[in-house]
Amino acid sequence: MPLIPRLKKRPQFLAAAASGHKHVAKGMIVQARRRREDEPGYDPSRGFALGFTASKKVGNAVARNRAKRRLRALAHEALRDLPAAPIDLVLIARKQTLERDYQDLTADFQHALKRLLRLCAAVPPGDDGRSGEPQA
RNA sequence: UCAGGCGGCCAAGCGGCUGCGGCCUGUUUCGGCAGGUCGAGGAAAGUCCGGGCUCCACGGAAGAAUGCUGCUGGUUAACGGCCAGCGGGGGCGACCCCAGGGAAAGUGCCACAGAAAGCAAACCGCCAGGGCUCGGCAACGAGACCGGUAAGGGUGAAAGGGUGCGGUAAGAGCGCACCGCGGCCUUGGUGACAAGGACGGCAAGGUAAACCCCAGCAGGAGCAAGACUAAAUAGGGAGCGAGCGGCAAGCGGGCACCGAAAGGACGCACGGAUUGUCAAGUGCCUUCCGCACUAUCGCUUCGGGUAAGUUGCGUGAAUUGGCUGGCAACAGCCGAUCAAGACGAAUAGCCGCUCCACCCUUGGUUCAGUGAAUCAGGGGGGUGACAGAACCCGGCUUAUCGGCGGCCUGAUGCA
RNA sequence: GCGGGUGUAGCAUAGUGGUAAUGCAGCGGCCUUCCAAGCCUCUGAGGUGGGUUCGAUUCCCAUCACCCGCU
Repeated sequence: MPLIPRLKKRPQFLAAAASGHKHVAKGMIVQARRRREDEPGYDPSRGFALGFTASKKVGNAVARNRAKRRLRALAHEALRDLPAAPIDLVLIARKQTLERDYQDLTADFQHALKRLLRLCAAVPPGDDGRSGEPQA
């Protein structure tokens, strides 16, 4: 199984938040952004890229790390069988990420993924996404 | 059995599927893949102290400031920690809590109340012994005016030792006994201090976590410290050389003024040399000595930032077993072991079983009995407390569902 | 990692080792035909726990929460 690369830099997260589509579910918030072909470092062979965020609102360090681990596990499971697409995904933890049943959490993500992939595909390549609808 | 005190230890377990980080080995089409092995804590937390390590600063002498600490003796790399002891306070007890000296160096403060709040004084009182006045022949009586007194009342957190006896006009350390206080001596102890003795006679209120005095300690910054490597370019750094201040006087020409002009001379700015004088500013905590730098130019030389990569970065005041010394903290010796090293940050995600805690419930037992405790069983339900290494170490503090075990104290019952 | 600051009534702020003050808001009253304005009255108030002191919001220690710098 190919490793799914990770978003690590603050500008990558900011780009996903500014020019991507957002879906709010009970257990998490998902942001998606289709990478442009003309941006520096564009590699057409790269598929999905994942980023995880847990702010202090989620809890202390133990709670934040656990939330990110749960999100990471279900994202790897869900994306394993999907065809690769040049899309950055950012998963933001909420307080419910810790309490919600794992099955429901997976369903949340599947639903968000289906919707965001459709939205990203609707935006033609080269468009920065900012001229589209303000928020999903 | 009940109630308590003080140390120590643990921090749910097992299995299945899917995964993560470091290292080693093999393999590779250099992207990886396979196998093995290791992989959070007692507080990893708060950052309240102390060190290691690294860089910077660091010349000599004297001084000041700031901060912290403060019974004694140990222990340690060091500490505000720890151990043992001293003193004071609390508890029936096991045991727990607190903290330096100086208030006869100085300054400040002590509200309200009270006559008086720090230096002695006297509001209500008490006193007819003394002086005085009155009555009386006198003895004597009356009066609190002069005085005496601090026992009693009252205020206060605190009013210049306490209790008792004697004493007295009334009283008072005025005298005595005991207690307390003070310095002195002796003894014991390394010492804090303790015990004893004779003496002194109430003189010296409290506050120093008020300023302060005394003693001790402290250079600054922090692994984003610091070091190395690769790429392209300009500010930049270093060294060497030249070179640099203010004021006054007088000089030169210019402007403006007076004058018809020659010229005059108050003033204004400029110029470069001269003379005289002061020698400057900044930095090194201050002062003195000392040192460095301070316009600009030339030459030589180095090569940074960019959260890039590597390193620092896991053999250490290490862990552990035994022995020895010591009451102990701790130290020494011998043996054994190597045990996380990440950087949007691994050490896990999900499921099942067991255990555990909680709630409901059935039955039994006990008791101080509409209840509680305990034992056995069933069901529900939480997925288990606090909490995640970020250079390392020694402490402190705080958070924490619970469990295991040890020593000790008090009460009660039985033998 | 290093450092600093603030917690006072519902809100915003003072102040001081000895009674905790002010404004707004709120309740009630006066005034007015009614409302507003004005006047009067009422606020269970110093984050928490210890210590020093006769006495602590103030001084000291610990702790909690929040805020702000520097790198």
